[in-house]
Amino acid sequence: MERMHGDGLIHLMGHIMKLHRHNVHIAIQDDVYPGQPPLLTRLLEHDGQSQKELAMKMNVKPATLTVMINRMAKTGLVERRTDPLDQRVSRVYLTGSGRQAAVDVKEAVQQLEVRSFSRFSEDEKELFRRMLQQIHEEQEAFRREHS
Amino acid sequence: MERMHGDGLIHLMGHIMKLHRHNVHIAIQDDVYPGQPPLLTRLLEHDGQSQKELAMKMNVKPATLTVMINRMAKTGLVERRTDPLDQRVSRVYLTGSGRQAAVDVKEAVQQLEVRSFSRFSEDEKELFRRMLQQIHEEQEAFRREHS
DNA sequence: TAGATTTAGTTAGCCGACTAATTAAATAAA
DNA sequence: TTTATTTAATTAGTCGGCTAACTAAATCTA
Repeated sequence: MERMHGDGLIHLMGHIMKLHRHNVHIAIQDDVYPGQPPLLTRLLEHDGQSQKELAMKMNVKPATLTVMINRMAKTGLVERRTDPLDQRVSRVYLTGSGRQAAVDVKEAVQQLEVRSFSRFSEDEKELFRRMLQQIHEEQEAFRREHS
Repeated sequence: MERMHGDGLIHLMGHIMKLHRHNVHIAIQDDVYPGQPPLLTRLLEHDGQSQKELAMKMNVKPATLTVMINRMAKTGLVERRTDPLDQRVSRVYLTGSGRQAAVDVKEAVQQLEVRSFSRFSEDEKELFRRMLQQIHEEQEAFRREHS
């Protein structure tokens, strides 16, 4: 008995993230799938990045991006162009409809973020951020030790 | 320019969760895959739940559990037994090795949690929890409105 | 310059998650 | 009791993520 769920803060975070992914998904177009918003927003900020650059920024393996970009190219959201100076790298660009989708995604994500913290003061948000960063540091340290 | 990453608190949370999943994975046995810890810990607390019960508690669709339990039954972590009073429901039980794996998982998760909040006071943890709950409420409200 | 090594991306195969459609058992209704 | 409806689980098919093995281009080096 004691206290049934005294812990589980990380578990709660996971629960929130799942809800958030779901909410973003239902807020945007039907031809944009749940894993694609991160790629779209990054391309909106900087078009024409290589798959490796994108994979690093998105914390995803290059193989994952290969497949995702294949699909998004097929549905016409992005297109690949081989770098003329280095034939190994292929750079990814938004199409017209891809750019529109990216703008929509960015707005939806931002609205959700604003709403999620609507009852936070600026100081509270800053405190929350520092807390997250502490957690992040500990998790990073653990990873470094066990690898 | 302005402020490049003034927001992104939710994004940071997602990053932490990904790291956490990875850390749990590398901390436990090799025959336990990343999605299985939640199931194992729930079974450790209460053996013999139906797949529907488990799916609800884990926030996962029943179809997802069907497949996961198939695999875990094959690797000998759990076993299915049909409920004698209602032949539709199949109840899930830990095997001996499954119980051991569940204990290991539980300890690893708890250690990681303790470490993640090692620099938090009790009050800070409580504050953090309330902040998460606020975020959760807003996300839940959004979901209810858009469905 | 020829050959070895590194690097970017792809392919294959697996696990986790979802939806939609299906099966089988239990329950409600006619 | 027979039929209709609900309910638990499964199946099929898709997307997102991973690792391992592979290809092709660029670079290093002997």
